[in-house]
Amino acid sequence: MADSTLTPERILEAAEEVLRRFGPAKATVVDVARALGVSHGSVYRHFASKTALREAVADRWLERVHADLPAVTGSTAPAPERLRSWLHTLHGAKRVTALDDPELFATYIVLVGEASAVIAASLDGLVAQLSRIIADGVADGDFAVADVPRAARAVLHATARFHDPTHSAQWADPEIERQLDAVCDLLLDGLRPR
Amino acid sequence: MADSTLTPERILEAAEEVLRRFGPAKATVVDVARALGVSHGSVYRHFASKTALREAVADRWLERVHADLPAVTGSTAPAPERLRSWLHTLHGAKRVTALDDPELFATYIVLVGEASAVIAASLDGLVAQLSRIIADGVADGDFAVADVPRAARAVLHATARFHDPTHSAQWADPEIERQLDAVCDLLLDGLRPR
DNA sequence: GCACTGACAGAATTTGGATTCTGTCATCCG
DNA sequence: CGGATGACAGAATCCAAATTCTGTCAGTGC
Repeated sequence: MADSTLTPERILEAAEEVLRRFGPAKATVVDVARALGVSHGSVYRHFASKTALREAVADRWLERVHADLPAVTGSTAPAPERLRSWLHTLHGAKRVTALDDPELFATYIVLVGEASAVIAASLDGLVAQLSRIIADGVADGDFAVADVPRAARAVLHATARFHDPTHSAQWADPEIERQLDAVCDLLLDGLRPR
Repeated sequence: MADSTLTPERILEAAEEVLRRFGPAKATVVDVARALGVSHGSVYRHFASKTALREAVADRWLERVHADLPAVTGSTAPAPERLRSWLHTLHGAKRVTALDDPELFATYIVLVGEASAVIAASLDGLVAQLSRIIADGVADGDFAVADVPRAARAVLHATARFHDPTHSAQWADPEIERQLDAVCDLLLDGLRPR
């Protein structure tokens, strides 16, 4: 079991496995230590508290779910098309994760919900990507926006229904992608110059 | 206690009082009957089940919270201004209710959350009001929209953050009204003719 | 010396026996 | 006869004793 030395990385992997198996309510630090073949005291050498460990897991998970976004942000497509594609990628990643394994998704919702600092940092990262797309659009004359970060955050707020996990129950609706398209239509027209 | 005959109306009032006092988890049909000075069997003469009673309470509450909206919908202000005012009225009604008595608000969130049919009907009513405002705007040349109900629903979806109770924890943020304004700016520009 | 262990205190969680609730219906009363 | 009652069965919920968990730290051994 203890193939190599104990590292934060190995602890995080074990913690994910335990959370997958037992869910957020029953997963304990003792379980994580047992899965690693060490005492739970050793886990506390690398993470200050159970909360810190769970925050780290939440952070890793968010990063993984958002992994495809930077490629869209950095693509060479025209900004309006890129913005729509980015929002669909974000929604798609969340929806697939949610529908693929609802129980595991529910677990991560709980973890992320407990880690407000992690959420804030993640949202800031998303706003930064949106800002880049919108700024490119302004440079190309596709968009006319006075305050780019403000518009970026507004776009994220306006699409909360399509990426905020609290709405995940509605993502099984077959209409959901059309609904996102309808919102995109409005937002893109709102960003265009007159 | 039993001033008049037992009516659905009186039962609903008593049920609200019991829910206010005990919360959604502890309020029972027996409590409601006791508050009315009747046996709980009598309550079942007017409501088929505890669930039906709670749905009726949820429906009443939603109607009360949305009471100010029709006046805005029917006002003579220009459609763009009316739309913004309508969205701020909706958000304001929800926010005041949530911040005024968070515990009671949490109670109603639970009730409404249990009654998906009530939610759907309420949303349809809101979409109908939005459709009327947008249709007026199209008639006046303030808006250019191909599919009015689709746009109306998109506006409601895009503002979920500002009226959906699942986001109520964020309504204490002093920035929230500015955020709604930023989203309104985008949506109104998206609706305007080019 | 450094990573790890395991016993410990106080807090949180589980458990299963006892209580309460929901929904029904035979019966009562005016 | 129409509206209300209260006893009842099965399901849900409560509660307090017993277990388990978190976080610490003096001590072990490699």
